[in-house]
Amino acid sequence: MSSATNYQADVLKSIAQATRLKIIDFLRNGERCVCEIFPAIDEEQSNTSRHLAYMQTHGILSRRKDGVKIYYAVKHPEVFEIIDRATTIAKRESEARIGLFSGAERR
Amino acid sequence: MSSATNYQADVLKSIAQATRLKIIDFLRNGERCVCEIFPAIDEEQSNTSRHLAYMQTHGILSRRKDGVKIYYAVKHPEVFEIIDRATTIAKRESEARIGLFSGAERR
DNA sequence: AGCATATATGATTATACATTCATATAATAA
DNA sequence: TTATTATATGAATGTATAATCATATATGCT
Repeated sequence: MSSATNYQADVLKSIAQATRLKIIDFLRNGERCVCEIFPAIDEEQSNTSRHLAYMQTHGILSRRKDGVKIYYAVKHPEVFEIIDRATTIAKRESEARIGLFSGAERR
Repeated sequence: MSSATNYQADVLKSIAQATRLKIIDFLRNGERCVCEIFPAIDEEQSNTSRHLAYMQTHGILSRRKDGVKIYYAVKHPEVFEIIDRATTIAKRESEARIGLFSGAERR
């Protein structure tokens, strides 16, 4: 199998998960420490830590240590562009689905 | 949980998989039938059919029937933009990793 | 009607993933 | 040194996912 395709899939898999999307969204305003992230997204510290580690390992997040605290940030602006486009698709699709119902008056 | 986040995740999950990426890439030049797709990406007919159905259900692909043949196409141009950005990230990361090794002469 | 081709699907298996709880480790403060 | 706070991780569990084989269904052809 094309390993280029596998790398692409790995990058996208690092984003394509609800908890990770919440984390990334919270990081839109820049670097935050774990202690700020997990209460903000309402997930367990443990689970949050695992997702952060996953994304860092896969090159999506950067990691900076300052004393006891670990600060994570989104490393590539393209990550936000990807999410914005996914949002566009999701919106367009959900509108299309609504249209199927209310669309009795089909032009 | 925010269901908006779950929809975004669903859209991205429909793309974030090696076999599906191969399919989408093959569909860059437009609509193709199943009988063209599975030999092109070198996967079983059965497995290809499942992934096509998955992506169609999740609003990523359109589906058109013509006789015995079923033609699939990528429905939203944003899908390609997402993949292109994932490719950019994957490339940048793999270059950074190479740099870690060869980078003895660090400027 | 019978046959060939295209696509889909049930059942199964193996693997990966997300989450939780409890606990380990590291840094700092008292 | 002990206590406290921040983060990570082992073990366990449940659930989802991908792939395969065999077979069903649908269409069109002879």
